[in-house]
Amino acid sequence: MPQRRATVPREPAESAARDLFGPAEPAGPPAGASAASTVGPRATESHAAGDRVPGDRVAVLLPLPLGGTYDYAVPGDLPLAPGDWVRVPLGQREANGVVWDAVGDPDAVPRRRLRPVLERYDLPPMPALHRRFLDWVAAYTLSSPGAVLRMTLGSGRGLEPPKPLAAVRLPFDLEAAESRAAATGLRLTPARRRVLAEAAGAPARPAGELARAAGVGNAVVKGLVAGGLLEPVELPAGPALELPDWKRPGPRLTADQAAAAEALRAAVREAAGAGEAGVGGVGGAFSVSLLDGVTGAGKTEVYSEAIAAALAAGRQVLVLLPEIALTGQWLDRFAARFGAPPALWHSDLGSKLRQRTWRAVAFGEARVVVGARSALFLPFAELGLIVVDEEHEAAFKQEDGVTYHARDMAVVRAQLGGIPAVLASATPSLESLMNVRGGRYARLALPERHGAAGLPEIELVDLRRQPPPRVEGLGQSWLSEPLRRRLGEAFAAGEQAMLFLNRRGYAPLTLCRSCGHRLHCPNCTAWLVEHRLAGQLLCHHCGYQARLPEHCPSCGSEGPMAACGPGVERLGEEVRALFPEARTLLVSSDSVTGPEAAAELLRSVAAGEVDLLIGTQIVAKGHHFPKLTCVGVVDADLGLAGGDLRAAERTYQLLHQVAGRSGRADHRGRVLLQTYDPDHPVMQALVSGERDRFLESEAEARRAAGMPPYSRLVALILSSPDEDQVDEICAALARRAPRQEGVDVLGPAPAPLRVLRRRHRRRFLLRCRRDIAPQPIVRAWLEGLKLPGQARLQVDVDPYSFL
DNA sequence: CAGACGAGGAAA
DNA sequence: TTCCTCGTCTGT
Repeated sequence: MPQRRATVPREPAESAARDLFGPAEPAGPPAGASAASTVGPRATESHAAGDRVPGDRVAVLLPLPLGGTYDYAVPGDLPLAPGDWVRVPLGQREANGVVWDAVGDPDAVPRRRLRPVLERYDLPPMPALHRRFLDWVAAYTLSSPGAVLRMTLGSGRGLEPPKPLAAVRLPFDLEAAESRAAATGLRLTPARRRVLAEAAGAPARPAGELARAAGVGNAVVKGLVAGGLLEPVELPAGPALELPDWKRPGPRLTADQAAAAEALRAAVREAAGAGEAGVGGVGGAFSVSLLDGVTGAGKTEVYSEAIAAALAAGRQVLVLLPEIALTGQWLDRFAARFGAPPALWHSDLGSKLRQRTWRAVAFGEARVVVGARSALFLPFAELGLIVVDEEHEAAFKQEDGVTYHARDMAVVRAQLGGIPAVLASATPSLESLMNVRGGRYARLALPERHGAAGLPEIELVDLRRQPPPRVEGLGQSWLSEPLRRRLGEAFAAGEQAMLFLNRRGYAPLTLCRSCGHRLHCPNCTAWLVEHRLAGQLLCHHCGYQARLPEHCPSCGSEGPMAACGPGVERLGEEVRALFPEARTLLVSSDSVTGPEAAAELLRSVAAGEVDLLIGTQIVAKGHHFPKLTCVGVVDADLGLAGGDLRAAERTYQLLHQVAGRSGRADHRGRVLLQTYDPDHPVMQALVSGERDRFLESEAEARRAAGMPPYSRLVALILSSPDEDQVDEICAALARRAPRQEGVDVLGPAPAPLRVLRRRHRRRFLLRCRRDIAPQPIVRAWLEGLKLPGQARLQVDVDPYSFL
């Protein structure tokens, strides 16, 4: 393999400059992709002699923010090739890493200073494709390759094989056991006999389990092992993976679904047929399809056919979902379709399962992986398809550490691998629709809502004309007359209803009635949110907790503090006053803490034990409530405030999704949106259902403002506990800010969250024309920057959050 | 003056 | 990221 300086990945610049659009189609094969011959064969890469690293040193990428690879000496008896997982000494400790493609400058680190590689792990090497992907992501996101490698390594525990499970078995039948006991003089007490009876003819199992089954203490089993009757054996850790069965017949599809499914199957077959020619995306087998269909149109059924096709072609499949904790229903449907659950990957996976799953992916044993954004960096051996469901979701954007957008990086991964990507959504992002319009993505439309009673009917309540009337015994109230009437009707008809308010807790702001002092977080520029059920004040940004004070901390005046504004808890109070007989259930991330809680919630709602759900956006995502017919959005304007460039788009997506919760069975759903701005394009689009016209006007507004996807943005966030220090750094950066045609720099400006976790924050925003790659410009700007003391710089390419 | 603690730098 | 060093602080 020719030497390439892979530690210094080529800028995505060159490729990005070739295309007109942002990261949503960032590709254009990076780093010499056209020279497919320099890249090893796909998936089943093995160590032919020609792959050996020549010479006696290798470059090893370590999962640390180091900027490049480190060279190590190769022990004579340890053949190493790029992609090998290795253990190396590092300072006073050891670290895991991957042999990278090129050796650095031999003069930089003289041979005698090199330390030897300690060990090569017995694992399939990281495919060349994956190495290129990591380099590409590092270059694009302006982070170090090592930091990106860390996302692939996870904890690094996956490199070691899992410890086998200690178990015991009875290697004789009962009769032989008796005679052996007699021969060795082992006394068979009743307890020992129970254990033998339990173990006879049964497969090996852990000693503790056997003791429990026999109803005896662990010591009894131990005694039988010591006496030589029970034999200790090792079991593989954990059960074998179940394989999804793609041969099972799929559900019957409508004509629209069948057509879309066939298009996806064809894309998968083309990629699989392209084989190694597909590496680098030059085989023409790379494609992106936007599966665009309303809630309930059966997108999952359609892309499941693509999954089946990829499995049939012997390839692995990755499905990215925005919030893995809430996908119980998705998993059930997958298991129903393929007869086995997929492998799961998300941040709260236990360490043991994490290790097993990581290895199963690397060895190619896991055929379908469903995961949150981090699953994209798993070392797939032979990936053949990537599905990004709910592609518009902001949860795909990673905001700390390496900041990346999983949907965009999934498209890059697909292009590098020459495989299809499927993006699915009922409310596609503007970026994806623009890529459809530009001919870069194929759009597969699923217009009909099958097996249901049509789209919900959406109406507006103008809160200026119909402000919520006072409720006896309460301060403010939040439910307007029409919404109250609608709820009453739903309850009278025995139907379920839902109130949506995207605000946790009781009240977002608490202030003193006499001096006006506002309770704010000591660490952040943010109000403390009262959580009355938990009896606490919480900062939603840093997690600060305090008890609700009995006196004003500022003026000391007694008497209760005044709650301002509604949260879901307060809404519950109003509903109980208005409809004391209705059974209400509060649903927020405070009450739904994991998959079990989500499953219980679904069960109780499906069983009809609840009349009214009051929820934050957690109820908007992924749950289907078949008996729900009435939805009230308490504050439809909530998401529109603030300077977020995607505020309107996101509000549309969220409210559309909330509305889609209603009327899924035999009733047409009815939705009321309370708003102070009924003429806002978002509200009008929701009522009329003219999504595409709304997006058209949104695109026009972005174009007029010179904002993405008509330009590219990079945010720099500087922070320090010392406000003067951060201002000095910003002044220095502002002095040397890039000045060139097509590029402008906004800032420095205090971030909207001016102080977060006791750190003062300033933002720069670099904006450039969409045909200019911002990475080299930012790199040159920050060249040689030394951050003193506690100061930190966060670089966010394609920012989604503007806080 | 020993031990504790935090900041800063190096790691091949 | 982790670990080491070095400087400053603190308690005896």
